[in-house]
Amino acid sequence: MPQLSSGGGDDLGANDEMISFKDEGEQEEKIQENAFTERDLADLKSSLVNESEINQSPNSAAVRRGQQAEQRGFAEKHREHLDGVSKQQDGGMYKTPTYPGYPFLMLPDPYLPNSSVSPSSNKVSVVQQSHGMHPLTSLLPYSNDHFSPSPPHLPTDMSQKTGVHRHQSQDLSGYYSLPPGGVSQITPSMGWQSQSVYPALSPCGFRQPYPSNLSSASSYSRFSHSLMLGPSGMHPTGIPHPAIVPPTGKQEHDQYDRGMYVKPQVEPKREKEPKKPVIKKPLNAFMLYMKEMRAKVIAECTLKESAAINQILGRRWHALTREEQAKYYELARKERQLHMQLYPTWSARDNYGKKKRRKREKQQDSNTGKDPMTKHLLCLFRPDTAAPFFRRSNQIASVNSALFE
DNA sequence: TTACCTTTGAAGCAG
DNA sequence: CTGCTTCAAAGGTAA
Repeated sequence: MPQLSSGGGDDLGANDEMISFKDEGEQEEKIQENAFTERDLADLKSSLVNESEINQSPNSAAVRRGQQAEQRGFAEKHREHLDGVSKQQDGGMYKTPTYPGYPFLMLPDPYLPNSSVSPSSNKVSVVQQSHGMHPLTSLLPYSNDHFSPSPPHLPTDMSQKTGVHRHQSQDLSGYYSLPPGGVSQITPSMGWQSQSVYPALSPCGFRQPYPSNLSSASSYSRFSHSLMLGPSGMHPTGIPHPAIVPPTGKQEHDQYDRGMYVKPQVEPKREKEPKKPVIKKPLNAFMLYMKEMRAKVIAECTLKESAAINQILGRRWHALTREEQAKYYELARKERQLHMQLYPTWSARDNYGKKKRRKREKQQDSNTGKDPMTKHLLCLFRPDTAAPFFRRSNQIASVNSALFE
C-alpha cells in the first residue's frame, strides 16, 4: 500500500483514499492484461466479493433486530456490572480488565465544521460491537452529518509529524484529565450511541457475544459502563481505557464475553506481580471497518477463518465509496486523537517486539509478480494447499483443473 | 502454547 | 524523503 504522508495535518485518510482507489484500479487493469488464467482468477476474486455482498441486504433487517436485541442484553449486563464493579475494582484495573472500551464520551469534534456530536443525529452505526469492543469504538456511531464527505479537506491540526497536540489543552482535556473519582462528572448523553452498533447475528450461530435479553436501554453504550465505573479501575489519567490490556495477552473483550460481569475474577497470583499494562495501538480506518463488517461476512460466507475473511474485507474496503471510507477515516482519526489524549507519552514503538514473529519467507514466494490476492488464490487453488473451505467448492475445483493440469 | 495467515493504515526507523 | 518493518483485530491452523 502506498504510504502517503498527507503532509498537512491529520487529515489522514484523505489522500490515502484517493491513492488506494487508484491502486485498486491499477490492479484491476493489471489483471485484465494478464493471461487468461489470471483473468479467471480476477473474476473469481470479484465473485468472491460479490458473493458475499449479494446476501447483504436480505440479512440486514434480521441483523438490525439482532443488534437491537444485543443492545438490550448489554444494558442488562451493564447494570450487573455496575453492581459488582465497585467491589471488584480496587485500583487494579489491569488485573481484571474490565471492559475493552475507551470511556464513552461525547467529544466535541475539533475537526469538523460543526464540532458537535448530536445525540439525536446518530444515523449511522459505523462499527458494530463484535464480541470485542475496541476501546475507542465509542466514537464509531457517528452520524453521517459528522463525517465530512471529504475529510481530507477539513482543516485539522492533529498531525503526528506536523504537530499533534498531544498535550493540547483543548476541550478534550476537560474530558479526559479526570482526577480519580471525577468520572462522574462526565455524564455524556449516550442516547445517540444506542443505535445498532452490534454485530449481525450470524445465522450460523457463532458470534453471539451478548445475550439477547436486553432492555432497550438506549442509554447503553459499549463503553458507558467503563465510564461509570467510578474511581476505581482507572487509568492513571483517571479514565478507564480498554486499550489497556493485561500483559498476559488475551484481548480484553474476552473477559467481557465470558462473563466478567458475573463475578470478579480473583487472581491472587497476578496481584502479587503486577505487570505493566500494554496499551494497544489505536485502530486505523480499515481495522474499524473490519471490526464492523467481520461478523456480517462470517454470516454471509459461513467462513470463520480470519485470513480469508480479511481478504474479502479488503476487497470490500476498496469497493466502498469515498464517503463511506471517509467515515472510517474520521473515526480512526478520532481514535488516534483520543488515544493521544489518554496516553500522551505512548508510542507505537512501545509495543514493538511484543509479538515475536517468525521470519517471514514471503520474499521467496514463487508467485512474485502477481498481486497478493492472485497469489493467495493460486495457493488456495492448489490441490495440496487448498484451504478447507475452498476445497469443498466445485467452482474452485474446476478452476483447479484449469490451472494445474 | 504460540506464531502464522491475511487485510489496510499508522507509525517508527534506517539509509 | 523513501522504503521497509511492526503492530493493530480476528480466529482457524500449524508448528
